[in-house]
Amino acid sequence: MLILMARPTPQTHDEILAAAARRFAATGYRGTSLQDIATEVGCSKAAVLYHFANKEAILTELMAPAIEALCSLDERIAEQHGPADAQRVAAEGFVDLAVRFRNEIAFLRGEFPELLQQPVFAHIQQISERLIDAFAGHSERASARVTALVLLAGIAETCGEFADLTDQELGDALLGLLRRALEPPVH
Amino acid sequence: MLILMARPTPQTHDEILAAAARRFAATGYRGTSLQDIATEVGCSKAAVLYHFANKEAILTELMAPAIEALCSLDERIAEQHGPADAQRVAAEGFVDLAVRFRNEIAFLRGEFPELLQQPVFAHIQQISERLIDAFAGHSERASARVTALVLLAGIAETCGEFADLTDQELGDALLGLLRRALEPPVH
DNA sequence: TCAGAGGCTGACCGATCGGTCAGATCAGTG
DNA sequence: CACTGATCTGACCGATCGGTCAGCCTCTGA
Repeated sequence: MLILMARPTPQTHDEILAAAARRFAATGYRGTSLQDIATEVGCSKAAVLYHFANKEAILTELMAPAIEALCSLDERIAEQHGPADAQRVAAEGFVDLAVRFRNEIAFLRGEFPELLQQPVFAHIQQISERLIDAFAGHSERASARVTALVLLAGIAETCGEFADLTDQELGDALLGLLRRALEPPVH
Repeated sequence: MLILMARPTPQTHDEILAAAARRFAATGYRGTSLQDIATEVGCSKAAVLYHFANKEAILTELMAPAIEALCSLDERIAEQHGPADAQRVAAEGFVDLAVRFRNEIAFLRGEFPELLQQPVFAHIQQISERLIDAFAGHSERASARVTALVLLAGIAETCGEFADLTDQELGDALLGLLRRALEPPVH
């Protein structure tokens, strides 16, 4: 704990990240202004924009680990040979991501459609389509497509709401749900 | 078809409603400005606000039938005596609503958290909580709560995306999903 | 001692938002 | 003809947004 306040603080970068994470989790990305973040940090809005090129750059840095993990999952799914294996890997992998990054996912709270068109999430769109396809067991049947999209969107939309559950509890519940609900691929 | 253009149009009210419905469905409530609606109608923004007190009044009028049907479903669920009956009525009733009003639900595309706090949707919050409780079979178990919320949010979030499916096809797919996924209440 | 770099601020910018207002236009009525 | 009420417009308002900029302060090293 430093007593001197006027000291320049090179760690402001991380403080802004932490403050932005709290505000994004509370009110979403679009619902949080740069002024909100600055107020939470205790500095000026210009200071925030001194450490980050723009608002999107803050989100990008916060989401980087989650995006990287999602890309890695996408590659693992692509390595599977049968639709049943792909479905199983997709389900287990997605639940793992949803639990580990549930705080980050909550940032986007329903803003997926708009945010997915920003350059940061350029290829996330295609990844999510392949994820849905794997969930559906590579089937074109209406029931399989509906099931896949409802479950994927439902988990993404709600995984941040279970703050009272441990990672283990939430993961078990989600995995159980997917095992019951997903239609086994026909072969 | 009237040739005279300067003729006052008493049906402007309905034209605004129709235009707003198209814009809301395309870009969401918050993503649609009053100017967007006015441009779609072909009149001034002030004309839109002459026919409607404010932006929220347009949404209120568009959502009225859906809200009324949701309240009616809430009452029907409350009349059931056992948790199994309540769960079945809730599932079938919610699927029916999601299919019939999928266009209106798409207006809110992920803006549920913010919009639910507006006066129009004041008691929708409580109704949705009772709906989740009925889905969960009045259970407090983590897996039942997670399942209920994921399915409810997932259906609400995605039911507008299946424009290529008939009401019958979408309804069957959603009902099949709920029957597989919902945990039967313990007695 | 002083130049310079890093860190930060307040003032400001243009765009967009929902909403207001005075007044123009026009159909119907007496 | 005069008047009224409904419909509609353009101009404007205050608030908020993301972002820019000139310059100030403090610390450091030659």
